[in-house]
Amino acid sequence: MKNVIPSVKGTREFYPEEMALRNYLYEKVRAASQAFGYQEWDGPFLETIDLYAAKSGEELVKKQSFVFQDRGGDQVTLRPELTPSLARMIAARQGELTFPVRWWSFGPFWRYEQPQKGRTREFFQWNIDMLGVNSPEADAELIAVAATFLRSVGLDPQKATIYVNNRRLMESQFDGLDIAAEQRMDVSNLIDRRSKMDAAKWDAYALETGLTQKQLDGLKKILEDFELWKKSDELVRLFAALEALGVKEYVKFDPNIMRGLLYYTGTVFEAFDQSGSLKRAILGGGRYDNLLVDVGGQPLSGVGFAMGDVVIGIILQENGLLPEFDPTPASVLVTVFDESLWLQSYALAADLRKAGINAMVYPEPTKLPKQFKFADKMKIRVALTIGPDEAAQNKVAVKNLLNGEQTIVARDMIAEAIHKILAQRVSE
RNA sequence: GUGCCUGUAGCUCAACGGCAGAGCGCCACACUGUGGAUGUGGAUGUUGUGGGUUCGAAACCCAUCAGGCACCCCA
Repeated sequence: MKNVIPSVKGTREFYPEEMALRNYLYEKVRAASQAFGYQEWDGPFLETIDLYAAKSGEELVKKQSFVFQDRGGDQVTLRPELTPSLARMIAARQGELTFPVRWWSFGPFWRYEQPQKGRTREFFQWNIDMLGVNSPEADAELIAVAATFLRSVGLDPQKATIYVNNRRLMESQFDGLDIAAEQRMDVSNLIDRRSKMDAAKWDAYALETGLTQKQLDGLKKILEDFELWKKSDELVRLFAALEALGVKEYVKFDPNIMRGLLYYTGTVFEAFDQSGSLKRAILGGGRYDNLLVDVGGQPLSGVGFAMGDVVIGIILQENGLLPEFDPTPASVLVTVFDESLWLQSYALAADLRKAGINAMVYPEPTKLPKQFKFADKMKIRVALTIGPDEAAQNKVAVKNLLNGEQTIVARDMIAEAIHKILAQRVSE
């Protein structure tokens, strides 16, 4: 392998097994999205850096974006996230769209970061948003979509939990502690880091950022108050709606959830795996009130979340929840007995395809053991052979590779025989 | 951007500074009209790369490249 040109660091190579997982996730994402009536859409993969400069956060724009100069001298960016593109596209047709808009998307994104477990430079992300309604009930719907997805891939509430908080609630608590406006970003950063640091260190760090001891004590009290949500009308309504939506068991209030992105203004939420080998969020989102204005549109509130494919893939794998993917879409292998019967095998396969059966022909007349071994490795369930005896009677040997039974079937009865074998396997 | 760890057969990994190996996989045969199981045999290495130390380097030192993990940030 020494002479193979290496792939670009952090990019993804989807061998068929990985592609099967990607498609599986795509199917589940689509099913959850469509169950709630969301429409699929997408934006450009290339954007200007200015689009992100407004609200995405300095780190994302300055350090984590792939930025290139194109041949015309313009700076282009491989999109690091989707929400700004969404805001622009909505703003551009704000007068003609039918609101509320419910849109979802699943596509590639790029961030220039150090690859490690659960993080690559190229990843796929599910984005789903509702715009044009500002209510806790709308927030609840998005959380219900997330829960529906988690349930559909086998992550029950014991395995995955969605933690919810509200920035307005936290702001009012900060007011109560007399935390200055210019300090609040640091404080929210501080809260984000709390779960990662030990208590004493975190205290010291908090005082360093300029909090008084009294403020720190007050803040800690808030962060440990899991009944705090009762003080927020929004959260009270949110939890009532979640119950009605049948997903309450997935959701917990947690005052420590803040989220880094600057554009969130109300409800925020993140889902975590409970087994805890990965400290990374499965998905995260919230309500943003000002994003449309920031890209030049009329004020319009939205709520949404994003989920990366890498973390969820690892979690499903670690929980043993990945389905077994077939190595090949072919249901049957047509063997080639010898050179004289070669084209009869091709003709047989053509008939099968007309009957809607995915059929693969062994591409050369080699020894039958080799061809059957190939079928076995590809986990194909049915092998067909036309040898001299079958050819003379216009019949085909149909072998069930799961139990080894072989029957000689008339040419016009083959599709039926195959369907019978394939159906067997499903019921097993 | 910072820190730590690792590079040996296709894969996973052994080998005290002294003949570069095992398991799995692969190929062949037992079995020339039939896979899985078993047995027997076989092939495969610039030990990431370049330099140094040494009688002798996969091992020790330096450099370099690649990868992994963590911080940062985040999906």
